Amino acid sequence: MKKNLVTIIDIARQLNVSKSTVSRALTGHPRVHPETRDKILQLAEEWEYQRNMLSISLITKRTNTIGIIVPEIQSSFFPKVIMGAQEIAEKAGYNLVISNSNECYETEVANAKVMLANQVDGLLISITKQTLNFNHLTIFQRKSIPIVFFNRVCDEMDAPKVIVDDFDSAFKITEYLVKKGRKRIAHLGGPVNLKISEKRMNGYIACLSKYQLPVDRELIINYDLNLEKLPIYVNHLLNLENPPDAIFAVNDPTAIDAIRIIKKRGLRIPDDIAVVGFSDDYAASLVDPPLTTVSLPLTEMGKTASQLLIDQINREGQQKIIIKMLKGELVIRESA
Amino acid sequence: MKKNLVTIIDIARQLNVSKSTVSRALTGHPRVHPETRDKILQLAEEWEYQRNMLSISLITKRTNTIGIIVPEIQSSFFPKVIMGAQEIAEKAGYNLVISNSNECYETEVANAKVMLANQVDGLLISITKQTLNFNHLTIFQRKSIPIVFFNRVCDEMDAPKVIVDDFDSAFKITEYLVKKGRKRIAHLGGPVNLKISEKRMNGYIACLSKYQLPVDRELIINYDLNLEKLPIYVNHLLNLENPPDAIFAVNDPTAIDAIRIIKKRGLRIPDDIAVVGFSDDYAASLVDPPLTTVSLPLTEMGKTASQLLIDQINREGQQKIIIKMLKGELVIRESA
DNA sequence: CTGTTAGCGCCTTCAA
DNA sequence: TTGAAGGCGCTAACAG
Repeated sequence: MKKNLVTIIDIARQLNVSKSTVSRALTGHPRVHPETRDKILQLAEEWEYQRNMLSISLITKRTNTIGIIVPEIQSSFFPKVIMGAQEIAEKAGYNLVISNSNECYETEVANAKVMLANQVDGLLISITKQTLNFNHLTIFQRKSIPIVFFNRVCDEMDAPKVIVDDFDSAFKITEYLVKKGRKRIAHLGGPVNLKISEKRMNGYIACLSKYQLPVDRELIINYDLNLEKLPIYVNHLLNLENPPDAIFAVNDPTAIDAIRIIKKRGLRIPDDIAVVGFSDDYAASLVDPPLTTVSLPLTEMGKTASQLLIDQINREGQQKIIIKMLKGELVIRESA
Repeated sequence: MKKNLVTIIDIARQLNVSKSTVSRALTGHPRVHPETRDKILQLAEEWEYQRNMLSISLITKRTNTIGIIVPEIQSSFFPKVIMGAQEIAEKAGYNLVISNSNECYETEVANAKVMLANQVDGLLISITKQTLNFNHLTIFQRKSIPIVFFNRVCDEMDAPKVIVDDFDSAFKITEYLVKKGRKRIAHLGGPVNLKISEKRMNGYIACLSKYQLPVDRELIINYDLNLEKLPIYVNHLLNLENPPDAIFAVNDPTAIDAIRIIKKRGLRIPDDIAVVGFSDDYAASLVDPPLTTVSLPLTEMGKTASQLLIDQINREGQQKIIIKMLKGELVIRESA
């Protein structure tokens, strides 16, 4: 489809002036005769002239574009991060190009290549679960294009990283249960090989230890996050000789499903057993009883990452390797 | 920050051949001596040469980039649409640049300008609630850049549109209640001035009429979607002399909250009263009882819009003005 | 098969 | 205050 571009040359010809003059008038250059300037501006408006960023970028070697690659976009997690990143980027005059790697390493590599080819000024990325080779990312550094990791970071690379403090948040919410007088707090955790599961579990254990509560392995269940199997584990906990009086679930869906299972058995929440989740999903406030959980600063994460990247883009060279740990915040509702 | 670009010229100089030859080798042109070709390819790889799409786009007048502007990104609604759009775009070799107008007209105009300046090959857009003037969009047509509307469309413009059939979906879910033997079906609707509210209500009314059930104005409540006031309306319905035996809510949050209020009064769902929602939010399956609702083909909407746009981009000129109505699908759970 | 020339749309010297 | 020339990185003719 042929596009009807209006160029500087068109305007120059029409007005019988040089392209330079038109260019100067259009860019607000001071040394242009007011009369010619007005004529040019007027015609530009009339003809709906739009500067072609492509050619400008070609010259300035800046596209004012930031790329962001996320591993999925189906849950509300990354959209929230993107929101934050976009807000900051936009304020700083950057465009945000979003790519979704769909948890697929090959797609991520392809996305990164496209970002490179399109000359992004910087890259924000949360890597896929599969990503073990980082050549497609180190190339950015070799080409002096700043890169900032968020959430799922690459330990092997020297670059700024923004993550949430899972350990701390898990500690906090466990502490909340302890202070509420709960003595036997169970943990429905995720797979141990998953970093976030591990950190959350460690926060939980550290808290119990701090308050000199026994860490009962019987009360810790690491499952594969497949909700279909959850009833088995929850019922197992409830059937224990000495059942727990609270459950700290590794995430909100787990907590919400646990609540359903517990209610089905006629137990009252939080009277008989308290339940807390993690990450304050959209549904957390809607279930009955509303779920006590910890909200993660996702938008904040996007903002921080974006700001860090823009700082780097502008800092012309020197880059500090910072790791920002963002704290979660307790959201107290009625389930505990 | 200065970028370390490797250009065709660099390679040409190093290998002592002309730029054209390098260019040809790199683009897979057949008529290049295999030996020189290999040397070029090898050096390109070694030096991590990346084609600069900027200059190519400048020449070809195609950026292989599609813009998409959505009014919000906080709920899961638009991310799902974006997912679909991205999938199709990516398959067709297009980049998707996402912009968020944040329900703000001025931002939408600015976003559109940026898209224009960046020479997108086409635009997907769902307009803000405030958008009444469309000059920032008609300019795309004047510049022969295809545009496709989705969800929130612009009736005043001649362009393909993809929307969901609210009337039909509302009809279907009401019909489901009727066939389940419900006789007094109430409707918790949204504000009448909102198109989607109106269409859903009309679908509901049409269904009742078809099955010769009386349309009782007493059972239709149009509220402002502010959940805080919902208890008043739900309790009002339940306190009626002749209370409803089913409620069709205009959206899932309303339905979910209604369920909570109803349960608080000790009524059983669906035995005493059935509740159905609209749009199959993430939380719908998590509440107790799981909500019967109608799922909207959001990903499908993105795919369709994207495909329509790409067709138009490739169709070189002639553009059919199609309005695609996508049907929702009944999701039967336990609340009705 | 290879090299030369011209130019995409714009900005940035330099000179007038 | 204005104009002319050169070039960003690449492709597209046209010659050899």
